[in-house]
Amino acid sequence: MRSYDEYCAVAKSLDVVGDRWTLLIVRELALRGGCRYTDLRNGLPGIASNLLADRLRELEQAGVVRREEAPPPIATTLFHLTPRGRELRPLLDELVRWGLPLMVEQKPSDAVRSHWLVGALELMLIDHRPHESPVEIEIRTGDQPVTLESADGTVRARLGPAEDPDLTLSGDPNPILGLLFGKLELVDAQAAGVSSVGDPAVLDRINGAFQSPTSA
Amino acid sequence: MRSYDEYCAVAKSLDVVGDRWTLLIVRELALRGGCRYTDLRNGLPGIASNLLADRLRELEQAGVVRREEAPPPIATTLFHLTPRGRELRPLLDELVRWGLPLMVEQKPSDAVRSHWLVGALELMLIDHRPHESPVEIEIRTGDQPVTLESADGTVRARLGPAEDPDLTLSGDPNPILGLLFGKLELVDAQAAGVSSVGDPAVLDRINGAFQSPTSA
DNA sequence: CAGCATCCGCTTTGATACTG
DNA sequence: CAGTATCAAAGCGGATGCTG
Repeated sequence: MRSYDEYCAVAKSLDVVGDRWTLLIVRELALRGGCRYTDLRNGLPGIASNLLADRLRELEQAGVVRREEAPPPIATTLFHLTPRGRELRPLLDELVRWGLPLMVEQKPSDAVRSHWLVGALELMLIDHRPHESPVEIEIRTGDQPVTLESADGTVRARLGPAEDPDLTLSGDPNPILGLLFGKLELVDAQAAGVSSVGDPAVLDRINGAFQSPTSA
Repeated sequence: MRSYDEYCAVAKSLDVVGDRWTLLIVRELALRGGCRYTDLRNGLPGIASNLLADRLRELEQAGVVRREEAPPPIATTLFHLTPRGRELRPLLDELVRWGLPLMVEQKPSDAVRSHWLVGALELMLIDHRPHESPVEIEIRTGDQPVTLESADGTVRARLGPAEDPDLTLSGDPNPILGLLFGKLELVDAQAAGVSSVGDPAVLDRINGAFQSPTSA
């Protein structure tokens, strides 16, 4: 990216991560850990191959990404965030927080990947009754299941199936988020194609606050 | 900006504020409040006039910026952040936090505006001896003076001259920041062209932590 | 197949000039 | 003051090809 040439911390940050796709690459590495080139391409639908290669080089030079040549048996390269790159996590979290209200609408053209939801879910959900025994919810949407586990006051989200889920939700991500964030009642979510197996009462346990975008 | 077409909160945010110049426009409005078109141009050196007009239109449509046609006597338009726009403040703060280590170097081509420093200073400085009487430091760099005031544990930064400064620092912003963040001793700052009037001991009072970028 | 590099048409940006 | 108009240059998107 062409520098803004401003002696300003905001501009200096954007000189490094302000390019198109750059922060989404960081998101991929932050959410999934070490990734192969191909994994990144899969997590960034629509990116041009040469752009991904360019960005990775730029991020490497900026000290945000490290390239790890795996030893002979595994003939592949892994891309990681450096410590400096991991310091971008709070920035990503703020982008999630600000962008969440925009997810009330899901365009038909929007790609879906399960791991994109993990950060948002963990950031927004709260365990409202930490003294009761933990609950486990499995969400089946996108390309792989996501599991929510209440754990002393917070809610953990991780990729992968639940061991013994109290509730399983399947369907489009949009109504499932509406349900989790308390925007939708179960019947409305079901009308939107969500199917549930288990005890829907656990939803009250971890409902997250969800504000609509306030303009004007 | 062309949409990323991802059902992801990070991508949704970047769809709105990820364009080149966009977050810097928000920075201007966040730091300075209502701005005229000309004020914005001055605070965004290098932006093309048509781009500024485009971005303002887009931000207005996204509910981030409000345009206020001033009544007849003041024949001008003022641009403001909406409440939704002000919610971007934490994001700007994170950009400041991450970008601050990059300010150890100041390129000769870097433009300087005093108000850009206000956010960084307020975010990083701490009043280490809140029980003593407040101190006031005037910084003369860029286009106008900035005043720091210790106030019960925090440090306030604002544009404008101090009333009765305990210390006045003049010179290039880079060594002045080095001094304030404890990276430089007074003699080194002086060697870099900084001149001080008053009691340098007050610097210990408000020194901020400043970590270098950690790569690898 | 993984990890790019090259080419090409299109869109966005930058610089400057001009206008109500 | 608050923009529009114009045009060249840079950046991006999509396809394809190359190399281990």
